[in-house]
Amino acid sequence: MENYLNNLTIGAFAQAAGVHIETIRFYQRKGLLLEPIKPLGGIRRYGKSDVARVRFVKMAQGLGFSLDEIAELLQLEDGTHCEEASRLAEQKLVDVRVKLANLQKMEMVLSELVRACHTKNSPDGCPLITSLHAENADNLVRFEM
Amino acid sequence: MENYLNNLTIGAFAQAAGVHIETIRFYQRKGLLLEPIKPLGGIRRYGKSDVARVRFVKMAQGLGFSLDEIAELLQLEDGTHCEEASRLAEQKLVDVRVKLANLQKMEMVLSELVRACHTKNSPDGCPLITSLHAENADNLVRFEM
DNA sequence: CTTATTTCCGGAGTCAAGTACGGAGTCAAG
DNA sequence: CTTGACTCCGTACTTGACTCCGGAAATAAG
Repeated sequence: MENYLNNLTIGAFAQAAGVHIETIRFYQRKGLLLEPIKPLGGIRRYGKSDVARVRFVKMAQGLGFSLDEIAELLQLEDGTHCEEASRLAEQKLVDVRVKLANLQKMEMVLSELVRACHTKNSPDGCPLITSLHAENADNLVRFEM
Repeated sequence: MENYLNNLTIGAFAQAAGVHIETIRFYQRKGLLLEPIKPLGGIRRYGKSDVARVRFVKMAQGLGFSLDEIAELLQLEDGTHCEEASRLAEQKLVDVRVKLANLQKMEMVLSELVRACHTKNSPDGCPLITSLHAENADNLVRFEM
């Protein structure tokens, strides 16, 4: 049951993580991913923790975090200086909660829109969705950062 | 009680929306914002619905939507073709829910991290947070789009 | 009316996040 | 031991989302 996911070449790694090879290299240059020691004039191998790390990066990115911010998040996991990690985590938590609130409002507006459209019982055609635009956008938590 | 927010020059508008003037122009070129008719060789005026629209764009952007995707979201509010709007909304709703799930996991991991760090009762220094990295990232809903 | 701000407009420049390219080295199959 | 596929590495190009620039026109302030 030797997991082949723990002996990947960069090509297989990129494929497993769902990104382009060059993205891997790029992340290495940026320090988001450290390159494994190379067996003297040979080829580097990657494991599933690397795959998880890249997936995490892409996921966080989809939530609106920049690579620099994600680098900060990833620093939390090195375990050293608990003090600073805690501060950083708390700060990121604030960001995350703002995003959560915004997404929840967005979810509500969208699902209401879908519901209204499906139960089309309004007299004059489509129940207007200006909600998404002016009034509701006003209510949305102000965009930060 | 004539609201001055309904007769803004582009400069005041940009300020009210919290963006650079050039961003306004840029959004107009991209069709995210339509430019009001100009009083023949004069100056355009903007209202608070424009401000709300720009705020919405920035907010959605902070949640990881691209300008093109946001353009689609904004099309929902024109009220015409309820049919298509509904489909689009449903599709966006899926995106939003995936993001929500991811954010919630992130929130949990971060707040747990903060909690653990504060009640530092673990024997050997900081309670390791590899959770954020390998294992937990594995559990995270796969990043989409 | 003159001067100082703004607007308007088109085009060029910037920055983040990749993506492509080209030549040299490595490895696995035939 | 050669062929084909892949890796390595550095540099250059691309795309999305702005941001800056410069000159002409309009409005506001003195």
